[in-house]
Amino acid sequence: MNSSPSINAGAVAEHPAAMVPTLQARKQQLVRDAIWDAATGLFAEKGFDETTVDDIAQRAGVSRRSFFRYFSSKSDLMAQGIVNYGTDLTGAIDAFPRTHSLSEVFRGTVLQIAQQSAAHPRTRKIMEIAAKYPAARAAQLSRMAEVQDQVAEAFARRLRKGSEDDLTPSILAGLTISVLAVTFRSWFDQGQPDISAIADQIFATLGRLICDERQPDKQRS
Amino acid sequence: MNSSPSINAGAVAEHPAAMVPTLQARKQQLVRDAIWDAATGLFAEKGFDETTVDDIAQRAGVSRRSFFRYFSSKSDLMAQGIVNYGTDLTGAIDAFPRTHSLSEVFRGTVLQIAQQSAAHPRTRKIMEIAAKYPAARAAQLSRMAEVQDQVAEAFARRLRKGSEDDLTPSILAGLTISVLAVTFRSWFDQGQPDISAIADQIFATLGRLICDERQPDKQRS
DNA sequence: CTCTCCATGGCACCGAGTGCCAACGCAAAC
DNA sequence: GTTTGCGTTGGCACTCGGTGCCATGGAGAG
Repeated sequence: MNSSPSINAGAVAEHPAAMVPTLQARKQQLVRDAIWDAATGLFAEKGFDETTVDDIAQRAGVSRRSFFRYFSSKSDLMAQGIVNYGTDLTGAIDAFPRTHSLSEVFRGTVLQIAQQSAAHPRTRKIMEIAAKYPAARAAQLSRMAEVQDQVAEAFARRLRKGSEDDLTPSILAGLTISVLAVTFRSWFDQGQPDISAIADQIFATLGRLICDERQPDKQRS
Repeated sequence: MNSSPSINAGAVAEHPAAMVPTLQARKQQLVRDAIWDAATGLFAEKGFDETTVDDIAQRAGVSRRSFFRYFSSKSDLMAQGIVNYGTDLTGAIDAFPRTHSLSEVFRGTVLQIAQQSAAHPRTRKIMEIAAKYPAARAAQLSRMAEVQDQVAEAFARRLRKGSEDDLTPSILAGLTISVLAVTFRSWFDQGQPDISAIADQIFATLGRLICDERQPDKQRS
């Protein structure tokens, strides 16, 4: 779900010399991970609503006050994966060579992010919790708007046309998020390890649904 | 955004004889509307986070405790439109004659719900608040999962095949939600009154994006 | 050794949300 | 008219989420 093995904090590089994330930053990351592990563990054991912030802080070995220094809320913990996944998405879109068409970027990005996220153990842990507890699911969803907007902007960056109110980027963003969501869900529900195969199948279904109506010779489905 | 001119409460019909919603039920509906108006008014004036439940209750003329009897939370107020909009969607899908293909149902449903929602003044009011305050937007989003699941089930009902793990309904549900979201956003941002035209334009763009890659003779975009 | 910076912890405070109980209104039954 | 019963309401107390403020403590620079 996130590009780095640990949860990304805010800014990392302060001194341009020290690209190795400052001892200080790594200590913070350690605490951050400890809180994350404690929280997800408790969520899985006791449930999302039943787990209080005090529980998490106690298991992580920090004070309640410090918890809020690392995560702005309990929901933020669950949503963190989502926002990282947003930066991954925009990164992947931006990284595509300009020779590719928008549709190709769309397909390629979905494939890449799906594989990348499926490789992270945290992804499965988050999905387990989200599947069990609606409140946790809601916490993630509530941040999806930002991600979708970011993705739309990334697509818009490839569309240097002067057309201001072109809806193409927004549509592509919605498509990207939706297809990825279905992909993850299917990958999680049935234990199939090959997430690319699932994504391909979804692309095929999508094409069948949208395009079969457009051939004037073949009227009905 | 909702099929009835007033916000739907839970169950309405108790006695099969009295289809006119029981004097009691209508009184409840009155209070419910009063709270809703007070809340949205305050949200627009003071902001979503800045408005406390006490403020809403006081303006609506009920006690703080009663507020929570009608709406389970402040977020629930904003999300209420979304869930009604979910029942409208499933209703529209189910009402389609079985002679139509899934794609036709998809397009028809989006068109119908878009027009229907655009006709309601509440829709615009909700969108104004959601556009201004991210927290309100998040409150709506957090319930979108339920709606999407309901829509997926409605599509699945038309697919009486024994194929259990067919992803078609989920994909269609995601498509429906995404396209509607873009439609509403565009309709709201630019003041264009004809929402059907916007939806048609989006369908066209969608077809262009997905289908143009499938012709093997026309390689590049 | 001292001064400073920063992370941490503790405390007080406010708002959200819930359980519980008493009071009120209302309609049917006596 | 009075009584009985039911549903709605309001007030109270409590827990938990989240924030601002300040004191402490440790590590590094002078």
